[in-house]
Amino acid sequence: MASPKQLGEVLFDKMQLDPKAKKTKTGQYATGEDVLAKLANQHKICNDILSFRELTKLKNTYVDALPELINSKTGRVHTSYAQAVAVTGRLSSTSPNLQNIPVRTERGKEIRKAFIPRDENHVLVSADYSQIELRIVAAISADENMCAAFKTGKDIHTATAAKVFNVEEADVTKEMRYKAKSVNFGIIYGQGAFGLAENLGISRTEAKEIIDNYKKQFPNIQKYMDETINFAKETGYVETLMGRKRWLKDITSANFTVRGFAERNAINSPIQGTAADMIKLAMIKIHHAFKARQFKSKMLLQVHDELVFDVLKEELELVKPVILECMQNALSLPNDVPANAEIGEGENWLVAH
DNA sequence: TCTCTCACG
DNA sequence: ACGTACGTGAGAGAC
Repeated sequence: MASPKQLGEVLFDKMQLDPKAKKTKTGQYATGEDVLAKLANQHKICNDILSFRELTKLKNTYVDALPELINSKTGRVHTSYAQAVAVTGRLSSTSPNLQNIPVRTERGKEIRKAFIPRDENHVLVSADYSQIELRIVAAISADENMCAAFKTGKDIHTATAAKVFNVEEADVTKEMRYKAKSVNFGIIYGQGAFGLAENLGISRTEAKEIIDNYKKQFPNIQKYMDETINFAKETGYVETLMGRKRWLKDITSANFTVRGFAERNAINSPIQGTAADMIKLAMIKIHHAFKARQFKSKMLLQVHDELVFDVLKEELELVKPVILECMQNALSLPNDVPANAEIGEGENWLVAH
């Protein structure tokens, strides 16, 4: 009923929906969301399968599993954080993983609503860094155009679109912004024209044009990427702004694919890792600040660029600026790029976020 | 126990 | 011609 192997055989052997169907490295047909979405116009069963996958995922992973993990003493779920699992320095969360609670789809949002404050005297508060990884890219690459966008408080994807498509910011269309957003994210991961084309459903030629233009408009970002890869090849590691290293043994591999992975790791790790360093520093600051002010409110969760709190209602207006101050000043970035955080509150996690 | 898929940042 | 965007954890199915 949920077998990717059987599904692949039915879709591609029996029904012949795609003679060039891609296979996984073990020779099975790939039937992931991206594959099924492309096939949706050929046969309507694809959308039914996607719906089925969404529903069973939510039921199996969250609706059925989370209640089983309620602690009988506290009546709540308690995650475990690992500090030395993720290679970039991020935390990871298990039993249950509370860093992947749904938020995107309508049914997923219903699950997030189940996370509520301890009682009627408390509210949930969520504070998250805005575009922290792109700010870090701007700061450590010292790219003038990107630093300027953040310093003047611009919408970064709109600003990027204006540069890449050579129009006034006021004339940036939704589609242009959408594409620019995809390019910005791709940059963080070391994406190429192929990946961008695949992601946006555009031709590789168009994708290459966009990327070339991006590099022209934000020249220091390209320079940062080249220099970081060279540094890794010379030293065997890359490091965050705070100096935490990630060793990359494959960076000099003769194998194109293996080396390519290591090169993308070299680009991404200092960015993701610096963001991880920053929020950890913020958490320590917040811990001390809450203690010094004798707040009764509690810090509950960290989700990479977000912190969630159980806040006593009468402390709310005192607590919020403390959280924001700690987050925004946790680690000062080079080139005067500000770290910005946003905060919200409500009767559940969905509303607060 | 491994593979595939999919939830999140 | 090749492979092609980073980091996680968890559940189901296959073996």
